[in-house]
Amino acid sequence: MPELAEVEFFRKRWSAGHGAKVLAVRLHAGKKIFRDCDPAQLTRHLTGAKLLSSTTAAKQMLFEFSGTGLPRAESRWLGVHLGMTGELRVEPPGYEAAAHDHLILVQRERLLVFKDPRMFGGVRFHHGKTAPVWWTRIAPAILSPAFTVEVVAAFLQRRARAPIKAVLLMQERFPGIGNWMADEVLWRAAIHPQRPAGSLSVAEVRTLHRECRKVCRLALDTIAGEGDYLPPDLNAHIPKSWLFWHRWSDGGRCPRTKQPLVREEVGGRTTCWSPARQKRG
DNA sequence: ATTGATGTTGTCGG
DNA sequence: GCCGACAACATCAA
Repeated sequence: MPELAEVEFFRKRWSAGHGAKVLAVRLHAGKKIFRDCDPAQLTRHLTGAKLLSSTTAAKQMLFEFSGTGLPRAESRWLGVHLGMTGELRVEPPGYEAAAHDHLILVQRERLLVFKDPRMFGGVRFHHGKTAPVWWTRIAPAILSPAFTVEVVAAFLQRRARAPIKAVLLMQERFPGIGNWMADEVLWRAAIHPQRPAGSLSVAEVRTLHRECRKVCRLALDTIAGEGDYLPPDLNAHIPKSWLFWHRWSDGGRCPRTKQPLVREEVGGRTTCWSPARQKRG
């Protein structure tokens, strides 16, 4: 489920616990979720710590906790990646862990729950003054000034022979873009997903760059909500005019041309496009 | 029973 | 060493 805006949606749920202490940590040690960290260390350092703040970058979240007192300048950092099926929830006190609730941070007024059935996601832990390298080395956001047409053009040249759809999924340059967002971008830009990345014209690269930014902005506003507002569900406010609602199964129609959509594997992922709008060429 | 799913990573061949 | 293709990972729902 989780791409850029969905990740932000889930982060916002846990932000209900900002300013509150973690009384206890409950986890399923040994689960694959913990492959990149030591569950015992995570438990030791987060118990008694206060959740200070959180941010997202690409498809990842970072939660910062203060210590219980000792080295004042040191923070504890919890990184979360939701993989394919991960989600964060808030449950009331007394909640008992259900299947696949692999990590729970217990606070006095709520429980912060991380659930992930397929366990392609994971958590990481770091202890120190500043955010860990596995966080700081994430590529600059698509909505940041660093994401320029020039940078995109250069990247497409380096990946010239790969289908543009596959290139859009590369987190090193398009952080946060996932399968449905890539399709949404190409559909809006009217570019065929199988086009080699190096074959796009200068004008097409400019359009692609613009639509990347637009889709990120629109997705964040409608899925994660503006400001403090958090929509009741992930999809609650996604307009029917997006490809999103029409791409998941065969037989869909392009919301713009009303012509049939095609679904086929491109770059190893199911890809949906509108042949009437996205031509090869 | 079979198939596919909103993601990443390691491996292999060119 | 870089690039691109693909299998593997673990579970559930249609």
